[in-house]
This record gives sequence, C-alpha cells and structure tokens, in this order.
Amino acid sequence: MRDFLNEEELHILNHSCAHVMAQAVKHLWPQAKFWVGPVVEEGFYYDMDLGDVTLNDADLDKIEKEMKKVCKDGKKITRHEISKEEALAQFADDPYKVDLISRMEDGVQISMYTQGDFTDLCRGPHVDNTKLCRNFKLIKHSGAYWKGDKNNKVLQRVYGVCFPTAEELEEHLQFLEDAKQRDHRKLGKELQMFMFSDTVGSGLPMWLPNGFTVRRLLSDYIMDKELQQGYVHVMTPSVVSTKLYKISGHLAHYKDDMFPIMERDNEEFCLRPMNCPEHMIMYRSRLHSYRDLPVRIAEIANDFRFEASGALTGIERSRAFTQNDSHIFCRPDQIADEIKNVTKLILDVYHDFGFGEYQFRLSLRDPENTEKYFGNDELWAKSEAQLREVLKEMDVPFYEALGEAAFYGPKIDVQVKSAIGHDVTLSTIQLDYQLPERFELEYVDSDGQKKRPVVIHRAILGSIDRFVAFLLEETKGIFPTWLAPTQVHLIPVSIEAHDDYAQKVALDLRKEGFRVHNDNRNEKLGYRIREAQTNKIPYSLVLGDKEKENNTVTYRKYGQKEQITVTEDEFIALLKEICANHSL
RNA sequence: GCCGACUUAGCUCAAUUGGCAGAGCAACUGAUUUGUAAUCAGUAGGUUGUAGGUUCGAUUCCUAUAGUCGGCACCA
Repeated sequence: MRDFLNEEELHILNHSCAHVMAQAVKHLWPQAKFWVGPVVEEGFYYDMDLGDVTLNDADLDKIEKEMKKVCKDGKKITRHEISKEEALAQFADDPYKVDLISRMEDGVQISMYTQGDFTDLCRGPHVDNTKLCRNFKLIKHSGAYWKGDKNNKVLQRVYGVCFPTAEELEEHLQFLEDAKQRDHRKLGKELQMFMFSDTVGSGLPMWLPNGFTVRRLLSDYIMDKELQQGYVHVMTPSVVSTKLYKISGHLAHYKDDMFPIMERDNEEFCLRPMNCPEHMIMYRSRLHSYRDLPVRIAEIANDFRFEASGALTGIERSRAFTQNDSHIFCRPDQIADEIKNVTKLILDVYHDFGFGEYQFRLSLRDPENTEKYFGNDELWAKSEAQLREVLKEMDVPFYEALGEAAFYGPKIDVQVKSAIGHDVTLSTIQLDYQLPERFELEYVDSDGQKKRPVVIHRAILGSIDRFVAFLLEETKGIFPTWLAPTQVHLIPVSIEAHDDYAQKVALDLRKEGFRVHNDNRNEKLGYRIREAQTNKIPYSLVLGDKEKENNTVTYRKYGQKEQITVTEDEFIALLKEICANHSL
C-alpha cells in the first residue's frame, strides 16, 4: 500500500486530481458547490453539494469520462492570490467557501488555483498541468455529513486515487482486490468458522464447530497467560438489573447503544453492554487489605451492544461478542507497575501471534467537549500524564489522539488495520478513577484508614470475536498448528487396504489431544490432498502399504511440496513440540 | 441511523429489449479402489430475500420492507 499522505509527489498529484474531479463534476452538474478535497490515507476525496442530486455508481463512470477529457485538454494549472475581502466577495453566493474563508486570519492572502474554466480556492501546491493527473481511478462514493456532524446536510463524497504511471495505478488496484480476498467475512464463510442468519438477527454471530474450536483455544491460551500473572477468573450474568448501570452512569451516557430495557414485576433489566460494574460489585463484596492489592479479576464475558446497523462488520463489529476482560483494583502507587505488566502481556501475546503491524495510541479526552466526560480536569490531567509516562518509560512508540478516551478515563489502545482498511482497536488499557468513586470501593491501608483503589480496565485479545477476525485476515486463514480447527488430515491411500491403519493413527493422535480428520471417502488421493490444502489444514498425512508396514506416516506441511516419512511416535513428538511453543 | 448499491439452487455466478430460470462446485445414486491440488456417468435441487403494484406476461419496471456491501456518523 502506497503512502498517499507522506510521499510528497503522490500527495500533490492526488490533491491535483481532486481538483480535476471537481472540474469534471462542475461540467456535469453546474450547480455543484464544493467543500473540501483533501488527500487521505487511501487517496483523495472531494465533498460536494450537488443540490438534490445524489450520486450513484453509474455517475462515477460519467465523472471519470469527463475527467479524462479534462486531463486530455492538458490545461496549465496556475496560481494567483487575492485578499480575504476579495475572496469573500467573489464567493458570496457559496456558503461553503464563505465558511472556509471567514475562518481564515484577517489580512492573509488567499491562494487560488485555475485550470481552464475552473477556479478553486486552495492552499496547494498542485502539479502544473492537468495532463499529469491522467492515471486515476474513482474508487467509491458515499454520503458524508458536512463537517462530520450528523445534524448537517449530507454532501456527496467521491474517493479516488491517482498515480504518476498507469503501471502503479494497476498495481494499486490489484492490491485493493487482493485485500478483499483476505476479508475475514469471506474467509470465515469459506472455512466454516461462523455464520449469520436473518432469522437469528442482524449482527448476531453463530460460531460453527471450526470457529468455536479456535475461540476455545484462544480463551484457554489467554487465561493461562493471565493465571501466570496472578489474575483470577470469574463468571457473571449477561442480564442484570438496570440499577447497576444507574450507579455506573452508563445508563445515562450510553442507553442508545444498549439493547432495549426489559421490564417485569416492576423491575428493569438489561443485557449488559460490559461487565465492569459486576466486577466492581464483586470487589466490594468483601473487605480488602492494602496487602491484597492488586486484585485482578478477569472474565471471558459475553456482552451485548446495540451497534448502529451501518456499523456492523462481520465479527469485527457485532452486537453480541465476548470480551477478554479484566479489572485490576490497585493502590495508586501500583498503577505504573500494573500498566507496565499489561503492556508487556500485550507485547508478549502479539509476539506469539507474529503481529508486526500495530500502533499504540494514547487516547485522550477532547478538551473542546469536556461535558461528556466524568470527573474533574485535575484528575484527567493526572491520569493522562500517568499513562503517557508509562509508555515513555517502557520506550513503546505511540501517538496521541484527542477525543478517543472513554468517558470515565484515558486509554492506551493498540490499533491495527483490517484487510479492508478499517482502523480497529485490538487491545486496550484504561485508567479509571470514576467507577471506584461511584461504587464506593475501598481498601484498608497500612495506617488503618479506608482508601479508594484505582481500577485499570484491560482487554488483551480485546473481543475474542474481533481477534479471530484480525487473525483470519493476518493469516489468510492459515492458522498456526496449535490453533487450527483441524490439525491433521489423514488420507488412507486405499480405503480397503489402509483405512484400519488410518483409524489407528487417528485414535493415537486424538489420545494425545490432537484434532484429526480421517478422510476415508471413496475419492482419489489427489482429490483428498486438494481438500486438505483448500481447507488450509496444517498437516496432510498419506498412509499406504509402506506406512502401514513400518508404522510410519508420510506428512506434508501446508504450503509445502516436500513429503517426509517419520515413525508415528516421531510425528506425535513433532506436533507436541510445535503446539507447546505456539509456533507459527 | 444517513447516502448509494446489491440480494437468483447449499456455495460461486449466468439469464439479450419485460417472453419456458441455467452452469460449475457441493449433495445424492451407481461404476471406479486409487501414492500427493478436482475419476466417470446419472439423479435431485428454485414461490428469483419478503409483501404489494403495473402488465396478457415480471428475475427484469414501480412502492414498501428485511438483510448484506461501500462510505458517513457512532464505537463505553
């Protein structure tokens, strides 16, 4: 994937191409008014007000044709400057331009770019001739709220890409096509991991045997890691009284994102959108000494959030999901160490899975919009500084993002990019002074005084569902042996002569805990090998006369042509070693 | 939720202008008994997402609705 933002030549070219598109749109729809046309990670876009016109797919072709004409025309792109007053006068009948111009400093010169019959206000720079923009492709279109506010008018947004050469354009389009092949929804269906049904409901995944196996293994994997770090595991109900969320404050804040409230016998219940409050109640159920802290309560927890219909994305974003959640109750002096330990655990897990492309994000409060957050300014400043400090101390590269905090506190999020380009949070660490306050949590300190603990919320795999989605896309469905739903595909050469031996081998492998399929269908060997390959099963074992006689197996590792014959015991030892190390 | 598109057999996809809804794979039956990516033959499979409408006639045109997809907004 090319870096449209930071490759300077590409950036300028794409921005110039946005203007070519605007010119073409102006030709086709003279009433068009233009908002902004920036370069973004995936190329360029332009937001446009076309009056009553909403664009459809066919319109993209029309625009492309007109753009070709503009490029072929090869008009020079020229720059001139006018004063703010002149600009306001010139664009008096364009509310979008007036909005932009009036927010500029008084007295500045405003640059204008002209190409043929089209002039637009723009900071630039641009290439000097429209001809240079000819290797472009319009990728997609959509409605987009003006200034990103859903109360504003919906503008028409068209996305495109532009390259110096036709070859680079072709290469990029191929990359986009390949990414679609890795989409977890496609792979999940092909590999029979999970399914959805209209009858069950939108955004409510059902895990098929293959997918469930992976979930179970991931849960065990992470719980084992947590046990090593002193966590304890619990289980709490998915339906709770709304009293709980009134105390936590979630009901006031996030009712719209919860399933509708249920009422019976004058009591209200809800499907929990999270399990923090239950862990608070659990902590509060007994007295804690400062010596007991930190208390680390973890749960593989089913949660339910009524995600907007347009937000649903397979198991990456669904309405019923499972968090690998934990709440660490600690003394203020333990915060740094605990956050460090969690960060280490995240790095450790990512290392096991071979993830390389991720970014730590320090998610801060939006200083312009503080009323949506709980707590006072001082506390926010303190906790934001604490997280920043730990990241710096650990020498973990990170970037800061305003407005990404939870309403109860700042976060460290680990961001990854999905195959189709979604920026998603995989792991999260959140510092919370609010819930301990609201639930009146306490511990008895060394001086005999009752004090308030701090809570660290954290999820390593995030949601197991989303983790599987990411894993599918990262591995293209080729899971490491320890995680593969079926690890060994047995193929007796002749059913009549070798199935008994295959059944014995299957039994032996299963006794050792391996997941084995004995493919004793009446099909040609090649057919069954192909099946093992298309199902991405790590080991294909062929068993014939030779193997039966010597008590050996001939295996072929997925993706390799090489065939290796070893004794059955040797093969079992090999599998054991690979799985024990979580080898990739 | 908003803007746009899509929805045909279990899966992947065809069907000219509104004129008898097809193919490959999978399934099933039979033959074949196999040494590393598809053995051959046959059978069955459909209220074209759902509900209305226009028409002599609708997979095709219109309306509503559900789901999916691409963005936008949202993401505790």
